[in-house]
Amino acid sequence: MAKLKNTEQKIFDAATDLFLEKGVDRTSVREIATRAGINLALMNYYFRSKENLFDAIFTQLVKQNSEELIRVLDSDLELHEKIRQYVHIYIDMLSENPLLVSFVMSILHRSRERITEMKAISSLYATDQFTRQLIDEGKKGNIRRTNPTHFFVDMLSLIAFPFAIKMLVMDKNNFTEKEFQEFIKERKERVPEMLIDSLRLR
Amino acid sequence: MAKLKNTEQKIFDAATDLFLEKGVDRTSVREIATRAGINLALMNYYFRSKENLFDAIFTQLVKQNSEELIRVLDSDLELHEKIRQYVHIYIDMLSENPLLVSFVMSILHRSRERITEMKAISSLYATDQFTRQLIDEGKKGNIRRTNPTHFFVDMLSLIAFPFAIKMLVMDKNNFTEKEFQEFIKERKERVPEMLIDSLRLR
DNA sequence: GTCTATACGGCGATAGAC
DNA sequence: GTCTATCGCCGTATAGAC
Repeated sequence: MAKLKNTEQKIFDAATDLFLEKGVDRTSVREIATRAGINLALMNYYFRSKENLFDAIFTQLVKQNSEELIRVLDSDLELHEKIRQYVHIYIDMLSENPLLVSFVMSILHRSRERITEMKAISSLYATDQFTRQLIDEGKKGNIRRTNPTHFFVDMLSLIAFPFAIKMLVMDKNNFTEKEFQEFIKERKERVPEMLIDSLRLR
Repeated sequence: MAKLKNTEQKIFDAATDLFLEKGVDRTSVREIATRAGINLALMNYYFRSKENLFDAIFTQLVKQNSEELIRVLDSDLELHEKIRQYVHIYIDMLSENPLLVSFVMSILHRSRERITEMKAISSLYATDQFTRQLIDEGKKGNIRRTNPTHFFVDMLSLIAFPFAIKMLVMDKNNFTEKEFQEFIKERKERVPEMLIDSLRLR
């Protein structure tokens, strides 16, 4: 049996849900307090402001979800296997939390104001080891020479964007939630194949 | 010499700029009025409410940008050439208005409430002719059989997502605005190549 | 730590004079 | 059509009792 949440945690969790669901701007502190089952004043007792609360939540959310991805990217797995694992893990992660993409992107849109968040997001993009690997394999002639920045952007796009347009895809194809999940599951094979294909020597 | 804008148009244009730049929620009607150089009350004289104004802007924005894309998709161009043209036109369009992706996606995120906008967005996704073409060419053995929904999602992802993470890409690669534009220009060749590759028979 | 009560400013929207 | 003035509401934040 889980330990009862303390007040701070209740606020944190309620706010996380609401921020993901409705976006930060459309979530009021009163709403957070109500959802957490506590009083409005406690919001400002634990976190000085809504901004502060948001900073804490965002940083934690990105950190929690990025660590495994970075570990794979920095590992010394063989290139094709690394791509497969990265895509699998990333898609699994987003499947569990499909709102994450829209959330991060909404923050990215106003990043000039948000130093804390920008730093957190940048950690998702630590690709030095992977970049070197792509260049090395290209030099060795094992793969087609490719621009690592383009390749990484291709990879992120194919992984993340479908979640951002989830509603559109579901609407157009009359997908149920379950069918959308099946669609996403198919991408776990399709996307690595496509990426590896683009590296193939001809 | 352009005709002087009337008040309605001034409001419309100012609001369009601000909505794209800051997002709807973070734009106040007072700000729109100031930017348009008119009084706050005129906002509600011409458009009954902020919601109304937004509906008008969004619909016009999507319509204006989608017509050419749909024409290409519905044309009887040969498949590979159609893909090339579609990607070119789409990327050119987004290059001219890089904020469009984030804007549309922020609306998509709360689409359950927004019937008007959802309909407009759906028009971007009218792919019947293209779907048939993909299936036909697959049957004829000219290309690999592919799932049209996946293919179209791949295409949209590779085209649009880089604009959504523009700040991240610029930050990580120390791109200037000009260098980012160069990066995007490279994708006009890279993306069609990748997509056509994925259709290649082996 | 948790509550009640409230100050304050900004918001969307409108009434009414011109 | 365009303005000034103002309404009622809501979100953020704090003061002070318990």
